[in-house]
Amino acid sequence: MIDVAIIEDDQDIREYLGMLIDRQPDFSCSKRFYSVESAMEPLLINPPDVLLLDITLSENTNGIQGVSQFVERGASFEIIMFSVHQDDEKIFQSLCAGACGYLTKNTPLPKILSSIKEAHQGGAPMSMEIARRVVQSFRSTPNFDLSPREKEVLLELSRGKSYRKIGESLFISEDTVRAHIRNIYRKLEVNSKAEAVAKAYQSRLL
Amino acid sequence: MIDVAIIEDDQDIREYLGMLIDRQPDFSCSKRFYSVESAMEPLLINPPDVLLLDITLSENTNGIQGVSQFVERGASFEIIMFSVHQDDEKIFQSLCAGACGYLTKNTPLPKILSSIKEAHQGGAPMSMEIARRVVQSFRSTPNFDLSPREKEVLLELSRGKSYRKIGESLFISEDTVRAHIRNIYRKLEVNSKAEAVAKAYQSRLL
DNA sequence: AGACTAATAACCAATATTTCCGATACAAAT
DNA sequence: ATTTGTATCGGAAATATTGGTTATTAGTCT
Repeated sequence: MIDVAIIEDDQDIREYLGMLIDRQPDFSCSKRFYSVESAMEPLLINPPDVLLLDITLSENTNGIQGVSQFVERGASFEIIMFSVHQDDEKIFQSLCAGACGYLTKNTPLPKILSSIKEAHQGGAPMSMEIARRVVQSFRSTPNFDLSPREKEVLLELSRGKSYRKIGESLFISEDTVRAHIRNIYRKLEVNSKAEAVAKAYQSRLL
Repeated sequence: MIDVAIIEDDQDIREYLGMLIDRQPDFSCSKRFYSVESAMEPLLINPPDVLLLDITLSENTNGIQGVSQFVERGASFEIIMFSVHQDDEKIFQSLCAGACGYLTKNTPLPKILSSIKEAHQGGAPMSMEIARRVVQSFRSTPNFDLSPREKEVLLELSRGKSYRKIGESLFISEDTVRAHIRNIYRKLEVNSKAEAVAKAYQSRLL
């Protein structure tokens, strides 16, 4: 028996979806709220197994802020975002904040139910398009054709080392380090250590 | 009709799984290979819709290198990794290289079939535990309690700007920028711009 | 084979920027 | 009342950036 909570400001959706879930043999859904504010205390005191959380709420706190707040206050239930939005920002913000899954609102009931089960079993249920975006976020971008040595130097740079320290680490002179860094700057089209490190992270070189 | 290819060095698994898939009404699976080397040319010339690719292969090229090679050579089919391994390194390397999904070898046939379908439809099918690891990789680490202003300065830092430029951007004096950066360094426990940017990216502050 | 390019390594010098050490001030929040 | 974020100032030392130059080795192209 999985205890499901819903936070959703649209009364029709909230009550209808809640009822549909509650009718299923292995699910109960009596905890239904229209805002994060009204849900916070009840859900911390009497936690569900899984929370379906809408992103766009009419009260002050949106769904993403809601996840953060639940996590900060030690909530241990699984949170699945439930949203019309498919934009990357919202997806990644949700997952960063601590949601374990993300469903779009056009998801059919059977998929919603299997997703709740999956979340409860330690999975990470997502709508197909969402999963693809998440996976694509790992894709490497160009290599910039850094030589192996240059990559080593770049790694040391990201550790905040000075030219001298890098030279000591790699057993080359400070001047050589300088030469490598100049070439790294040229290839990455940057002109400072901070920018080089930023670009390296953005391009998943590091 | 989805055309499925398999690269798997264990003959028993390869032929058995290939046969099972081939028997399904909407699937065909006649392209079966024991190595990336032997599969490369045939699959580039006559591409399948979806490739199931084992990670641990007995020949020189492993599955992850295989993904990279297919992607580099312009293959347009979807690649699902198929592996006993659940370690984060292998998962993220695969996805970074360009795989769209990742199944563990204990996956039951119906789930394998639905995953192939999902990949073909533009999804990112993953075993439950794999998906959770992927999602968890987004989790934010501590905030370091940077003030809003400090976050702004940090962002400018990551763009490679000098103290003076940052001051101009934020309409404060160079001295103030200095002070902010001092505080950022204290909070992040670093002592250079490059290291601050690195830590910011690692902690997903940027 | 000869020409060419890239990676690696090293040196010198001039200038710019950053880091570290202080100190001060005010408003807002706890 | 104390802390915190914001803002400012000055000086000294350390470090980074940019410019130039040279050399060896390895690989590529014609």
